Parts: sequence; C-alpha cells; structure tokens
Amino acid sequence: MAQADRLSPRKHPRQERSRATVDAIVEAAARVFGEGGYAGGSTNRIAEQAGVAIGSLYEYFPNKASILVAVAERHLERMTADVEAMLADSEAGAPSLSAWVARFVEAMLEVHERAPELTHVLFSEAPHPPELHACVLQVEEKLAHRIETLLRESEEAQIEDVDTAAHLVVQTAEALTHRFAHQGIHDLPRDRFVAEVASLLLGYLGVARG
Amino acid sequence: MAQADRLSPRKHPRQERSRATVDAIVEAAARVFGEGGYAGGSTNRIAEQAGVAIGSLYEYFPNKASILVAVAERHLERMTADVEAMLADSEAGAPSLSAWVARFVEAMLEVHERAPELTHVLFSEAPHPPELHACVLQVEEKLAHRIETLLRESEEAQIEDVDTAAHLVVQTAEALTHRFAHQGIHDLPRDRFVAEVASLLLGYLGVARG
Amino acid sequence: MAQADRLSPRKHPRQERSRATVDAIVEAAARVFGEGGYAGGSTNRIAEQAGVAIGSLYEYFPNKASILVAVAERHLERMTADVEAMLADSEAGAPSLSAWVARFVEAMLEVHERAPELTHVLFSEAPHPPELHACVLQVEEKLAHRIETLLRESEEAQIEDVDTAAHLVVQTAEALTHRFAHQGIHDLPRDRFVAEVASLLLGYLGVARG
Amino acid sequence: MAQADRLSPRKHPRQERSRATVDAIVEAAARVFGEGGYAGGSTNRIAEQAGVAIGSLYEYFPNKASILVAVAERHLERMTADVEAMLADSEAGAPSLSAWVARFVEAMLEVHERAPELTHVLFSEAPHPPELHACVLQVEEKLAHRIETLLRESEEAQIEDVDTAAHLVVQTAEALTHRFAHQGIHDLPRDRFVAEVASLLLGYLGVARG
DNA sequence: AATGAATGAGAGTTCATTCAT
DNA sequence: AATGAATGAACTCTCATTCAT
Repeated sequence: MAQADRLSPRKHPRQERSRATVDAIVEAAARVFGEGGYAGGSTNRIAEQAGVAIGSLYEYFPNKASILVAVAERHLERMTADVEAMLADSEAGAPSLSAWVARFVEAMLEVHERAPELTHVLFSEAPHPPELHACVLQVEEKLAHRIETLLRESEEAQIEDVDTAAHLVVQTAEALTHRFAHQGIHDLPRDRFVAEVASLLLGYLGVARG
Repeated sequence: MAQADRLSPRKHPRQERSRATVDAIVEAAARVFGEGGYAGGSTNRIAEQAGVAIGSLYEYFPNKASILVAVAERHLERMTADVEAMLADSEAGAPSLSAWVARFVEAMLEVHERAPELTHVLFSEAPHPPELHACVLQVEEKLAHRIETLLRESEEAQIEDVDTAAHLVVQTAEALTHRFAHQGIHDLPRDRFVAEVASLLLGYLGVARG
Repeated sequence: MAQADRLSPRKHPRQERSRATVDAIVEAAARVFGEGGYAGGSTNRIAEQAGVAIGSLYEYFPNKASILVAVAERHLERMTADVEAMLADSEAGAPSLSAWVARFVEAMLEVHERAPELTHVLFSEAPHPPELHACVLQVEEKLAHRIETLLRESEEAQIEDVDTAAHLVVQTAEALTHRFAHQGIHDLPRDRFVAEVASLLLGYLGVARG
Repeated sequence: MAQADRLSPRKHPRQERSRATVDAIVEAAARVFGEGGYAGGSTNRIAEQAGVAIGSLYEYFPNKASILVAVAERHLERMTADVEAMLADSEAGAPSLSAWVARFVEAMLEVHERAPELTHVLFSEAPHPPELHACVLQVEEKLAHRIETLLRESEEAQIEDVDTAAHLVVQTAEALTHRFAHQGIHDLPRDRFVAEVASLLLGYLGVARG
C-alpha cells in the first residue's frame, strides 16, 4: 500500500534476460491497452500476452499505472524519433517555412496513424499521473522549441510572441491529427485534411498563402 | 439478457417523484464521473450520492453505460444552449466576423471551464458508444452549420470550401479550449489564449488582422 | 417475514374483477415459468405479462412460491380432467384391460405433451413445498384408485397386491411419458413409445400379450 | 465476454496444491447444491464451504454452470463405476436373466440412495446444458448396451426389438428408483419396491415369472 | 530470477417484496 | 382495489496484487 503510488519501474534490469522480459511486458501492454483501453486491460492478461508469469511482471513494475507510464514513455520516445526523422528528411533541401509546416503536420499524422487506439488510450483515456504528464509536456516542449527556432530564422513569419505561437502550433497540430487519426473529421480525405491544417497554421503564422 | 447492451433509459418516469429520482441520479453521476472518471465511478456510489437505492437506479437505467449517455446528453444540451445564448448576446450589435469568432472561442472556453473534468471524461476518457458519438457529431454539425452561414454572409472571409472550413474551425476551437480548460497550455493566461486562438482561426479564414 | 412461508392465496377474491385478475396472474405465471423455469421467472415479469401492477399481484399472493402452487394446482386439475375425459371416451365400448391401458398411456402422454416445459418446472425443477407435494400425491392416488377398480373388475389381470400394482402403474406411466415428452427416449417414434409402454405395463399386470 | 458461456473448467491444475483446491470446490459444490438446489446454492457459499477464496473458485471454473457440470460428471462417473462394480459382483455365478435384473434394480437404487437430493438437483432441477445432457445420455447408452448384450445371450427373453427394450428398461429403472429414493412411492418398503420393479421389467422382457 | 496459486475487496446487476399514494 | 416507485440484500464474477515455493 505504502508504495502503491510508485510509478517508476522497480528494479533496473541488469541482465540480458531481464531486459527481454521487461521489453516483452511493455510490448504486450501496448497491445493490450490498445485493444481494450486502460481499464479494460488486466495485468494478468498483459503477463499472459508477454509470455511471462504474473509474479514476474510485479517483479519489475510496482503496479498497473507504472506499466502505463512505461508504455507511454516508450511510445513517446518513438513518436519523437519518428517526427525528428521525418523532419530531418525534409530539411535536406533549403526548407521554406510553409514546406516545413506541411511536412510537420504530415509527420504528426503519420505518427498518430501508426497506433491511433494506443495513442488515444495513453494521452486521453487513461488516468494521467503527473509522471506521464511531465513526459508529454517535455516532448511538446521539444517540438515547440524546434519550431521556435525555425520561426526566428525564417523571414516569412510575422509574429510577435514566437514562443507562444510555437506552442500553439504544436498543440493544434497534435490535437487535430489525433482526432483525425482516431475518428476522422467530417469525412475529409487525408490529403485535404493535411493541406487544410497546414493552411490553418500558416495563416496563423502570417505566412502569405500560395 | 438480450437487452444488456441497451443504452437508452429503461422507463419513462410518469410520476413527479420519479422525475426527481432520475434527475438526482444523472446529477450525481455527473459529479461522480467528474471526480473519478468513468471507470472509477461505481454505480453504487452514484446511487448513494443521489440519495437513492441502487435498485432505483437500475429501475431507470439498464446499465452503467446508459447513465453515461444520459449525463452526456444533458451536458451537451446545456453546452449547446449556453453557446447559443452567448452568441445571441453578442450578435445584438452588427457583428463583424472577427468579433464573432472571438466571442465563439470565448463561449466554447466558458463551457469547458464550467466542468472541465466531466467534459474530459464524457468526450475523451469514457468508452464511446455509437449513441454518444452520434450525439457529439450532431452538436458539432450544428455549430459548423452556423459558422457556415456566417461565412457565406460575411464579406470578410476568403474561403473556397466553406463547409470544410466551418468544420475545421469547430474542431480546432473545441480541441484547444478543451485542452486549455483541462490542463492549460504553456501557462498562457486566459485572455492571451483566447486572443491567440481567435487569431489562429481568423488567419485561417483569411480575415485581415486588426 | 413472519408470513413468508404461507403458500395459500391471500384473500378470496369475491368480486368478478378480482377473479379475472387472479386468473390473469396464474396464466401469466404458467407462461413465464414455462419459458424460463421457476428461478428464471420473476414476479415483476409475471405481473407485467398479466397486465397487472406488481402491487396487485402481492395483494393476492403472499409470495412467489404461492404463485407456483396456484399454477400447479390449476395445471393438475386440468390434467386430471383431461385424463378423465379421455378415459371416459374410450370406456364407452366394453373396455378390455389392454385397451384401457393403452388409452391411459396415450392420455398421460397427451397431457404431458400439451405443456412439457411447464410440467417439468412444476413437478421436477421447482422447490417442492409440502402443499404441492400433497396435491400431486392426491392426483396420483385418484388415478391409482381408478386403476385398482379396473384391475379388480377385470378377469385378465393376474395380480396379488392390486393396490401396489396400481400405484406402480401410475408412477411408471407418469415418469416415462414425462421423460418422453420432455426430452424423448432413444429417438423412439411416438406410437412405438406408446405401444412399448403399454406392453410394459400389461406384462407387469400379467395380461397375456396380443 | 466471448467465453462467458463456456462450461469446461478454466485451467488444468498442474501443481499438487491446485488439484486439492479443485477437488475441495467440487466436493463443496456437491454438498451445497444437494442442500439448497442449484439456484439456492451461491458460488460464495461453495467457496466458503470449500475453505477457498471466491477468486480461487473462479480461477478454475469460468462460471457457476461449469461447477454444476463438474459435479455432475464426477457424480455420474461414480454412479457408473458403482453400478458396474455391483453387477460384476453378482455375475460371478452363472447369472440368470431374472437374477441379473433384480441385481440391476438394486444397484440403481443404491446409487440413488447414496445422494438422492444431489441426484435430483443434477438431473432434474438444474438447467440442463447440452454438455450435461450428452454426459447423461452416454451413461444411459452404456447401460443399455450392456443389457442388450445380456438379452441377446439369454434364452429366456422373448423380444423382438432388443435395442429399444434395453433402453426402456434403463429408463424405467432409472426413473422409478430415482423417485423412490427421492420421495418414496406409496410407502412401499424398500424390498417390496425392488421386487416389484424387477417383476415389472421381467414381465416386459417376457421372462416367465417364478 | 521466476513461478503461478491464492486472495478478497468490490464491481455491476437482479428481484422478491413493501408501502405511500 | 390498485398502483408503481422504491428498496437493499444478495448474487455472479473480476482483477490488482501477494507470497510460498
């Protein structure tokens, strides 16, 4: 009971085998949560899907919430990496701001499309322990920072409070692509949606439209 | 057995007394769900909070999900009414599009601020039965339609696909005010947030900024 | 609570209307018990099917068991009457014992076939309060007595303890036709079954076979 | 959800410990069902009587019905074994058909007498899932087959359709001994009853009476 | 390090019965 | 005489968690 609200993994797995076990658990949890939601996924089922005894699961995670956090962290890491990768690709050639924004929206959408249910569970459905919230904030911060830099460098943008604008861009892109991936928006086709969101963001940034 | 997954209320209360009971239940449920989430709120606790026996609760609702739907419907009704009322207020004087949009964002925000946890539970956390989804869609549709009319009448807006734009405006306003009310955005003060979102939307609609 | 084990109806309905109500309840109960068994049929459902408020049901019956008893009594009465009628028919012409036995088996089977589920519920599934047991015994006694008379009159039968034989004949006929009506016996066609049971009983009674 | 109506046990106990648990549950269930009937016996009470937590019960049985099936299977196994054993005993000396039949009736009766209430619950009161029905049929089939063989070998019997006769003999013996054990028949003393039923069956089989 | 049997509080839900109207 | 809203004990079943092996 006393340690019931711990959310960090219990022990650092030092041996190879343990690493594999933990990985298997987190992966299974992602699958299970994705399918039935957080409340709908039981720790017993996660252990079973991971091919691990329930006792072993509790060897590494103090409680169910900590598994959620682990899944979220891993998922966020991958999401960030993916977005970074996609942006890196597109930055090769001299990137106009509008090209960059379109690419950003596309990247966010792709990331959400890869596992819309899980994303929804992790960031909307499940109870949000502070640990998780901090983690999310950090990612958003990172993205916002990146955009901020871009905005400062660009000569296209017409903005006063670059910091705020950057955050709002991230929030908007995140929220809309999340919704689109999860339940669609007014039957909009994918490419139209991307174009529209890009236009929305560019309008906000004061970039003249093509 | 066959009606185990029904989501509509069980019987129409005909006497005064039962009206009060149903109301008490729905109100209690809003409170309970708002505090602990959908999964975290038990039907027994709802009944207790409503000052009603658990059996009475099941006289009127076939299962837990149907209570959620009832809460959502009532909440949506009130939200719509509130937004309508606020917009009506502001339309008295000849409304410029930009004034209207600012007022719209403000209205959405106020609505979300009134019960941010409950709103979150109803529209993000809880399992979304089709009944509920349809209900949400309908409200969004109504708002979008309203905006569409405004856009067509206005001479300020520069848009091709008015229909799509209207929907995106609703989605964006909804998503951002939801987030802001629920967890804040980058410590933005309330009025700055409203201004920023209004600016975002107006930029999208091609309205020249003041 | 104190009167919880009363099994006789609560008040004698003196008015026309009350008679109709009681009848409707008993009839509805027969239907409901027949469909879902005793445990599976709720008093609320019975009242509903009878088109009567649950309160009215408890005006006439002190508890669920008493409804069962009423149904059983009515059913037994009808069963007896039916058997009597059928036997009366066949006795018109000079009745050989073997013809009579065949007719008896046929009659019992018809009676069971008319409502096999209800019969099963009343006499096998439901808890058997003494009231009910006595009632059943009485019917069996009546039938046995009748057979006894026949046996004494007949010159075909070769039996010492006529009383016992008569009871065993009733029990056997009852048990076998019950089973046959309820779940069949070894896929035997109906007429073969009747013939076989008649032969069984006649063999027992020492009547030479045709 | 999908496996809610499964009737076979949930997991095969691999350790010694769990074998004991399962056994205790089945035994307790036999007691509890025997005392209060199927509907009257609660899973909590069964667990309590078994000295086991309710959770453990549901480790091994997916639902209440599956416990009934387990009890029935175990009971049937024992019944069959007992009957077989008793018949084997009596077959030592060259068995006349009439001796065999008397022994058979005696064996059936003993089996029913050992736990008349439970037997009643298992085969008459409780809802009969197909699993259980099949199990019962199989036992009856086995007994019938045995009798068939005897009839073919015997020179005493005068029967055309040996198959049908064998089944009817089993059904009759089963039904009558069931009734006798459960509620008695016309206050017949036990030995008279056995003699009478034997006589009934032998008459049917065309064996001349002693 | 790993197992899996065991736990039991508590979930959603039903239904025989009462009683104010 | 009739209504039907209200009751709450009791039910079946789940699942996060522990601990002896």
